[in-house]
Amino acid sequence: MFKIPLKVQYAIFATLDLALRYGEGPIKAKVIAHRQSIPTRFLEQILHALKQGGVVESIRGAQGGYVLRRPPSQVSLISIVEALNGFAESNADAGMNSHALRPLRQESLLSTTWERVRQAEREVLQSVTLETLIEQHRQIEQTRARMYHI
Amino acid sequence: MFKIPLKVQYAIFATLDLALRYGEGPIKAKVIAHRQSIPTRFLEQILHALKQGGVVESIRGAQGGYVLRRPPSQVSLISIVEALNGFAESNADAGMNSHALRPLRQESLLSTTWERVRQAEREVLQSVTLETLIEQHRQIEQTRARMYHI
DNA sequence: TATAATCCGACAATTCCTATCGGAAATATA
DNA sequence: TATATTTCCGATAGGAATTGTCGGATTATA
Repeated sequence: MFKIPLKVQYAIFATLDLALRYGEGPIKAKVIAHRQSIPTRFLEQILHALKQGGVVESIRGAQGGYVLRRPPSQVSLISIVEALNGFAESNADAGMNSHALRPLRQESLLSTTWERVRQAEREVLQSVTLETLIEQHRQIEQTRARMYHI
Repeated sequence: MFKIPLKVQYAIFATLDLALRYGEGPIKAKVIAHRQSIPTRFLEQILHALKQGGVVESIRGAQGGYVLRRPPSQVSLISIVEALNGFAESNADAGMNSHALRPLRQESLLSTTWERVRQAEREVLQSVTLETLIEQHRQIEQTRARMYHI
């Protein structure tokens, strides 16, 4: 509906890459970037944000890399999205012409509606974890495999 | 959550302006623009889109203007938002690097999740009509009035 | 020490949103 | 019919946000 930034998709695929190898030690940004076809330097930034948001942990230096902070079943998409938004994103009515308005009291009129929309989005994203996606991925692979068999 | 374009807010305030005068004949774009503090030329475009989407009707020529196509109680925000998106907006995985992917089958993996998010948004927007907003507006005004009284 | 990796700020490139413009087409009114 | 009014339509400019790149600093391994 309202456009999902590419950055978010990158972040999900990156964490998903980590999830698939959870428990096998740190994975380098460059490796993830290649595997998921994400520009390396861009991905570094994204992983950095994910770290600030507490989604991943980073190990610096040689043999370093990134690791999920919690098991895939505990990582919901909402935590990833919020990490990227830097927790600082009050869409509210930002951008409305400021000079006080005779019009329709624009400030608060739509705010509760937008809040409801955001809440609805949040609920969906909360219900989907990396584990959920891995499971979906497996099923898609299976279906594909079956199709080649026929 | 995912950012609401200014265009959408303009569209809502414009139709709300029409709703408040429903049944009183056509209203000119310029008038709405002034009342709602929206750039006139920009609003023209928006109203045009709303027409294509079947939300408003236009009367051309002198004494012309715009009219809601249906009573305010029958106009939900979803119809406004969809009119602006031109019905052509399959966010899906557009933008993902095309060259076939070893990665995580990016096409379909997230599509069902995004679809659920969109559906959740849709349900909220479907439940809010222009009449709903007018009612909210009245209540806000009353509260404000009461505050000045004290 | 040499190498490998993340970290961090700056900034370039690109795309999307916002806004403006000129004029064509349609309609009402006189 | 003439004139004023208003929507219609395409082009495009301006600006902001997103996407992507770069250089070097920092931290760790070997």
